[in-house]
Amino acid sequence: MTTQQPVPSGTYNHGMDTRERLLDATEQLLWERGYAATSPKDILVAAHAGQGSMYHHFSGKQELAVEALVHSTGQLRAEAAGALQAPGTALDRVEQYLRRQRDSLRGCRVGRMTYDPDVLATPTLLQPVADTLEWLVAELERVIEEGIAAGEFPGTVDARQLAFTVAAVVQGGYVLARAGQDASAFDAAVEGAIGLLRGIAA
Amino acid sequence: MTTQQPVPSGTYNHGMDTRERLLDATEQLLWERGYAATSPKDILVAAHAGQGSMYHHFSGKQELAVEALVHSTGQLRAEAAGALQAPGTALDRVEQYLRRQRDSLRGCRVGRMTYDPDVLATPTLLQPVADTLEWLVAELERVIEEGIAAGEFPGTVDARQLAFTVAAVVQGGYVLARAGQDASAFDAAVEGAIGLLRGIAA
DNA sequence: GTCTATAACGGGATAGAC
DNA sequence: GTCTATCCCGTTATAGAC
Repeated sequence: MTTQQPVPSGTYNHGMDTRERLLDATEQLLWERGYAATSPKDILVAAHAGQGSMYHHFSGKQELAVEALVHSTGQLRAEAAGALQAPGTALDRVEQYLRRQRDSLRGCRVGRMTYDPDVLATPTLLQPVADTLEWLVAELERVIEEGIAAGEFPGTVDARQLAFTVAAVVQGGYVLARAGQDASAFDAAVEGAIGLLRGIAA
Repeated sequence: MTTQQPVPSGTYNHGMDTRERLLDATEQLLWERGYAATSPKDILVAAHAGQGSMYHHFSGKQELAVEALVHSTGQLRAEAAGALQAPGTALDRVEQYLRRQRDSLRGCRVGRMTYDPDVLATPTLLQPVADTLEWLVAELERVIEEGIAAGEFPGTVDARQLAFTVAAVVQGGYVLARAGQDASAFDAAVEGAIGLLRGIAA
């Protein structure tokens, strides 16, 4: 039995193997700094790994980022689904989605990628972002349509438009919160939207 | 009289002097690619200028970017003010603001900066962004309050919250449009918001 | 699998000639 | 004012040892 080295205290050392630590570190850094501004070296430091490990497990920064981003989008979908597919009225579920606990100042790990020039120029990176936000809008639309069918919302409501609006309030709330470095901007945007939704509800 | 060289056909050559061309090129590049992803060389090529010119007129990339960004935010304020301070009902003015012609896929030249890590880390760059979006929300709030006073909107409306919501719909609309590379996502978000506003209006 | 050494390249700025 | 040469550094990847 080899002597077990004490694991250097770091952020990404919870019993993961090297490959997992690399992915986890990349996921965090993509969220914090985006793709273009994250260097392989940043990842290696955060993951307590060496260059050799990274280029052994992945072809390079891009492949690593794609895998991390796909995982990230999966997380976001699961969290959104938790609110939107819960029991309750349509209005309840939309409100629950809008009010989900969010670290507003961090911004959206998916939406932020749309302003990263390298992501826009790399189809394999843009694809999961596009797919996820498209999925989100479709889920919102489905819930809103259920609300219309149930008589919660007037039949004149355009479910698809409203779904885009709700998704946009969240994405824009993050932008406003980050601009002013004030999380309450996000909350205000969301509460204003909820007020509007309640205003048109039966 | 020296022989006039034919101006090489470029984007930024409309009779501007070198300093103006540098600023104009920077403004465009900040919009398209953000701050971190824009290199001095990119700017020099776009402005048809040499390095010497840039470091003569400006201390470096940062100072140049600050001045370009301040100009950019001034433009945005003027455009928004054009809609929000026009004659008409409060609802009209908010609708006009929301429907202003926008090149949705380009995104917001101000809002996008909030996801640029270098901008967040540089107070002189973040300041004009924060100021401008704060100003925008305040303007929207003022208009909405006028609408409440005029009886257009119910007195139960929270003007400040609703102002954040309207600003967020625009910022988020850009994100959704860019994600799907589809300008109609922006329009849908905006039209959904207008539907909600009309729904609560008297 | 992981390490270190190295390399090719570009970013950002400075120096000094013109 | 503008030009070119030069410099230092970080990014991204490869090579080959262990």
